[in-house]
Amino acid sequence: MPASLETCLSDLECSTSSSSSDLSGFLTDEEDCARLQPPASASGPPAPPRRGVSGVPVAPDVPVAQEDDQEKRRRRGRARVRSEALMHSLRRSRRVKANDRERNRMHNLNAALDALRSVLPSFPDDTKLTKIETLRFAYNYIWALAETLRLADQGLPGGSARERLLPPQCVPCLPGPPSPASDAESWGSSAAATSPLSDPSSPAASEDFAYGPGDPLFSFPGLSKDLLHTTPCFVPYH
DNA sequence: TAGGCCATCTGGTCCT
DNA sequence: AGGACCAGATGGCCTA
Repeated sequence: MPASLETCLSDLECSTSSSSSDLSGFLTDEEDCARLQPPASASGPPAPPRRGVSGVPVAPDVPVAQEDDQEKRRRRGRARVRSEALMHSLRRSRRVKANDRERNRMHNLNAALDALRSVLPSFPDDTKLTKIETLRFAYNYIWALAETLRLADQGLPGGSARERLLPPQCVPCLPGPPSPASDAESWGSSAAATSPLSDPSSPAASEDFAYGPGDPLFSFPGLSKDLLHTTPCFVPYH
């Protein structure tokens, strides 16, 4: 049990007769009594009013010590009801706060996904990519951009295009080699020599990234024509 | 109507 | 102790 809760509960135990403002919304003493009092049929008629120290004897059927025990039990029962209500309320308020944080966290995640979508090539049909499509597309897009740089390096003398275009710290961030191809042969043989499907470093070589020609995610505006013609890396994955 | 996608809630676990 | 993160459950909405 959390310490703060224990503190609250111990406070409760020490003030069984008060209706603290901290407990507003919980059971009042009257409500506790109404809930905890046994039904009249079970306990019989209420005990007759007892006399004080005036010398008149109290009711002989209920000894004073026994009545004190009953009162103590009632007080303990009321305290337990209040403490359970308080525990439930504290748990509830913490859960509500946790739900709020979780909702906010997911909103932030969705905002990041939207930002990612905004920098990916868009398509005429303007269909919004799903989350998984966005991630897969981004992965493949990065790979394709890296391939463009690699091809540019091959055609440009006097230094690496990648080094000219990318800050050094970005180069190690490029996608690493995904898992080996499982169905690369199914994409024909004409482009196989230069296709990412035959390139073990291509995302398309992974069955998790099975995009390809004919799918809107297949082509990238702005990428080299040569690469686009040889990059069947965006096959519909479903 | 079934299936996919999504938002939200929830409890558990890890981290600071 | 409290927050972040994660995964499972659930229900709503949309589409083929």
